[in-house]
Amino acid sequence: MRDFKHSLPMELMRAREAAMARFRPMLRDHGLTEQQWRVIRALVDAGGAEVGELARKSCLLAPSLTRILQHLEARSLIKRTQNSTDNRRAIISLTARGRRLFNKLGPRLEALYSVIEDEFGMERLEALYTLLAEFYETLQANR
Amino acid sequence: MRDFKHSLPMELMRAREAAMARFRPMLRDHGLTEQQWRVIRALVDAGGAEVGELARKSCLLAPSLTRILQHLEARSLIKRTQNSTDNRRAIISLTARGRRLFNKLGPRLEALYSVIEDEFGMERLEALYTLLAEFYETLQANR
DNA sequence: TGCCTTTATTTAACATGATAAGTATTATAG
DNA sequence: CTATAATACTTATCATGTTAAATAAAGGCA
Repeated sequence: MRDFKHSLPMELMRAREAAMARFRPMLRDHGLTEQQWRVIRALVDAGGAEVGELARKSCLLAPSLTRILQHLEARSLIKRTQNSTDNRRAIISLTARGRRLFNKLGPRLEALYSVIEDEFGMERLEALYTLLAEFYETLQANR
Repeated sequence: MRDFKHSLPMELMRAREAAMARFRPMLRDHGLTEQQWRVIRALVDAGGAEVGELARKSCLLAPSLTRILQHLEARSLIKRTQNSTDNRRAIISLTARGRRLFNKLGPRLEALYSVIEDEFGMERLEALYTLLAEFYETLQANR
C-alpha cells in the first residue's frame, strides 16, 4: 500500500495550514476568522453579491455562510438589500465599517503574503498555482 | 491588490476538496469521517502510538483527536493500553475490528486514488507532491 | 387560478477546527 | 524530599464543516 505520508489530501492540508499559520494571528487580532475574511474579500471583489454567488466565490458551504453572514451582520460589517424581483435572493454588501476594516487589514495581510513569495520564490509559487488549478480542473471535469 | 481568486490557501483548499469529494461518500457509507480514517491509517502505519504522536501523524489538533478517539473507542475500533512508566501516555492501537475495517476499506479507497492518478497523470502528481513538500518545508523552516 | 416542482436559503444535528484553560503526572531545582 | 515547573492530555467554548431536512419564494402546467 502507498505510504501513509504520501497522501495528497493531507499534503494539501499541511501546506495550507503552514500558510494560514502566518495569517491567522493578525486576523484573530481583529476578531476575524479566516472564513469571515474570505467573505469580506469576496464582497470587495464583487461589490455586492447574492448568498449563493458569495458561497462559490468564498469557497464556503451554504450553511456555513449563513452563520458567518449572521455574525458579520451583527457586527455591522455587512448589510442585506432585498431584491424586488426575487424575494429569495438578497444582495449582500459591505457596510462602510466593513470596508474600513478591509482597508486596514488588507495591506497587512498582503505584506505577509509577500514574505511567503520571497521565501518560496515567485517561479515555484507560480508553478504550484498552475498545478493546483490543473488538478482542480481535471477532477471537476470528470466528476 | 492581488486578484482575489489568486489566493494560495484557497487554491490549496479547492484542490483538496476536489479530491476529498471522491473519497468522502465511501467513508460515509462506513460511518467514518475523513479525520477518523486518517487516525485509523496512522495507527496501521505506526502499529500503536501515543496520542501526541498520533496527532502529528494524522495532522489533527490534540482537542480534535481527543474527541475522535472517544468516538472510535465507543465503536470498539481502537483501544488504549496504559504505559507503566508514564501514566500520562497511553498507547493507542487498533482492535481486531478496527483492522478488519481498514482491510475492507483501504483497497477500495486506493482504487479511487488510482483513478485520480490516471486522470491527472503520474508525472504531474509527483511534481505537485514535490512542490507541496518544498512549500511546507520552506514555511516551517522560517517559522 | 390552483397545484406541483424547482430554486434559494436557512435550520438542525453531529463532528471537527481553533484557542484558552484545566487536570493529572512526571521531571527538576533547591 | 518538597515545592515548582514542565509535559501530556482533556475540557470548555465558540466557529465552521458536512449532511439532511425544512422553509419560502418563483416557475411551470393543467
